Amino acid sequence: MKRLIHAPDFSLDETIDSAQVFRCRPENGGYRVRNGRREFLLTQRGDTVEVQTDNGITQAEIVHFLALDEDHAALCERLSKHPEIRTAIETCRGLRILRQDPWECLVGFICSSCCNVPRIRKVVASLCDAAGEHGSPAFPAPGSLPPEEDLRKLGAGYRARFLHAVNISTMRAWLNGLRLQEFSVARRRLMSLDGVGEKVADCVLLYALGFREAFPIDVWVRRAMEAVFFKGRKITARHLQAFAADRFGPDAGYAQQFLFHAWRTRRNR
DNA sequence: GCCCAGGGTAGTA
DNA sequence: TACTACCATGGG
Repeated sequence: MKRLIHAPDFSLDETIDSAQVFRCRPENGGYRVRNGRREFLLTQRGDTVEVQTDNGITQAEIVHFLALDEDHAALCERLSKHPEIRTAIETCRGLRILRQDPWECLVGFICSSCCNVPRIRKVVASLCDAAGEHGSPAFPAPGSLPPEEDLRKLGAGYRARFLHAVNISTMRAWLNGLRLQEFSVARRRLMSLDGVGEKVADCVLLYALGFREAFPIDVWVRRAMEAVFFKGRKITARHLQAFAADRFGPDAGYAQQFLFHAWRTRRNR
């Protein structure tokens, strides 16, 4: 089924290239994106996004996934009041934070540790090929990831132990229930999982559970923050976290996403 | 061939 | 609380 959706202040390229979702590839001038049980073929022309997807999905669900219900212009206006990050906002305008499936997000970011983005995509893809029926768009459900030794052979390396741990212990209902908790409570509960520290927890909170105040700190965000706010001095993650919460509050997640994407793609100057 | 990558954990000071 | 070694491996 094909739909046309009005999407002002939206950039498909910036959104997909900013490494939130890992199952995506270019196709026909757009992208084929898989997340959770959904599959989309997305193409943008001006203010219009063409979406080809399965019959079951509603227009409202697509708008929700792409975060087109957010007031992006107002967000950029608020963030642009911080001159230190203005370049990042302007060069990546239209970058939206998708609302993705929590389980796939959790697994993807456990895979991400000490990997570059192309390798994360590869590991996630091979993991899906091994677990699911080949060609199925659905991400393997909790409990149906390959056994630990297979995960290791698929290229997961030392992350295989962590993947196995969440595979046998985590359930969808538990993850979804975290949406109703306070940010700090949900964060602590995610971090109680073996292999989930502050960074991975913050990614799941931000990209999948709706906590836009979450501020994941990876090597790029650390570099960006130290450069633009602290004259290149080394700052502890704890301090950066508090600083971001104080500066950006509920927009911290978006500030992070703009900084990450601008610096990783070397458009910070 | 080398440096680095969307980290987490356990141990130590 | 902060710093370190270790974990495995491939992309550029």
